[in-house]
Amino acid sequence: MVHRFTLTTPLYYVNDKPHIGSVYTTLAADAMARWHRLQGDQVCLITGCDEHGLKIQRSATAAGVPTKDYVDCMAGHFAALWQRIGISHDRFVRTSTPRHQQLVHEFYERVHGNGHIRPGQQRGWYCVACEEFKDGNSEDGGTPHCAIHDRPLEWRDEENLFFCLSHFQEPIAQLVAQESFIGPASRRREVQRFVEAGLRDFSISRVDLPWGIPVPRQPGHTFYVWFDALLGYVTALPDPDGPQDLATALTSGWPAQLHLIGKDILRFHAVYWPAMLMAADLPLPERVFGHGFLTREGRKMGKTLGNTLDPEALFAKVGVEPVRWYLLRDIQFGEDGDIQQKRFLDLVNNDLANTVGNLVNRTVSMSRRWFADCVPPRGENDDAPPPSPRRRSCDHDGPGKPVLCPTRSPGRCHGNPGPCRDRQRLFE
RNA sequence: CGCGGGGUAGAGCAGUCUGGUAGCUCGUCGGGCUCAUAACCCGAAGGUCAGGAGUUCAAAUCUCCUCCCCGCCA
Repeated sequence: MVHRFTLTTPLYYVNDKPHIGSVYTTLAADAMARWHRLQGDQVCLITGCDEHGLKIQRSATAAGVPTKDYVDCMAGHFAALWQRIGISHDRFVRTSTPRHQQLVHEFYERVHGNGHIRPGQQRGWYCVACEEFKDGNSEDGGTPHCAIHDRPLEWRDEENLFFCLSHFQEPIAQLVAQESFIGPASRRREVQRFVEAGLRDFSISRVDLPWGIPVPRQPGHTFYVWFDALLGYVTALPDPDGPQDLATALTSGWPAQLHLIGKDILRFHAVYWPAMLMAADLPLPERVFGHGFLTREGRKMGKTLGNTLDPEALFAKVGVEPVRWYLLRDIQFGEDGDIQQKRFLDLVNNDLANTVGNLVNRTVSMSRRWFADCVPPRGENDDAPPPSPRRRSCDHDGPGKPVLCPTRSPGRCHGNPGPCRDRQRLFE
């Protein structure tokens, strides 16, 4: 029986061009997708762009172009970059397309029909960058600032629609208690505690935000990020030339086996999203994995620090494969990881040039010199296990595993030079 | 305040659940070898396992306390 394996990257927010963090997630997802294809699984790797929201609308205005043109351009950057680095995605979904809107509406009607939508008043300080209301933040009378983005908040007082997350307190608590659902394990308890503290309904619409999907029967309302962007994972599945509805998605690879995301949006994927799916009577994804963040030479990357790593420039300078290797080999997948130039050089030289490259080189050279450019016939002792004098304690660094493979923890993957090292030893 | 994760060799980490010679990769140093790239192979140095107390024949591992880092709540 052929196993389906549907996995997703986040749908990247097209406020700006792709950054190294998006590249990291996507490279990892791609490696896993390729590994599962090698296992014979029927893989669907989904990536794409989240294209709505006030921040994008403002960025477009600032750039002096129509919003649609702006997101087309940005989405183009993402698509081009994925092509450049050989991402093997099966779907590239965009949330500003009619097909997506169609599915969002169907989903909303289901949830609404099941009684999990209510009106409510949303009043408070709003961070446009987070696209979130902040509470307990207006102490000294002045305009409060967002702690994350260090920018002034904006006062809002509006009627929104709310999703009744509180209806799902028990089932969600049970879900996140499952060991397999949230990875890495170190982040599971955090989510558990959050759920135990009590789930609160959250708003799913905004007013006065024309750049979004209109809410049925609610003139002036558009859907807020989660009831729009998360649905993209489902939108992506049906054949682009066929019918676009939930029933078709269910026969086309939903539910996903894995949502691969950054740790910052773990809660939305591990709590909000499954509750939304429950509300719509849809099956849940099997696993959500929140990987860590990348730093550079020990420091957070950011525009204010001026130490961002532009992927285009990086690839132009050192090539794609060294970056792929370094990120997947040296960063403990799940934990935060530091990108260091010296370390990068050492690893690429050691693993790719010296271990893998030189292995190929000397193999070819031996073949040429002693075996008339051929691979010699099998000898008597070829079934004997290769000598591996060094004991290995790392589970991801042993012989017999592919060079890029998932480790024992589902959803993880890791570069592994071990097999090539063993072959080198064998030649001695 | 509360909650979660972490502190093991110069660096990054595994080992902790199930106590029993402290391990992997990189870096450093020395030796060897050629089919091979300043390659490859072999070897060495380098760690009071954050600190303290306890349990035990035996603690990186179990219990309690303290200190320090990071994250969540924001």
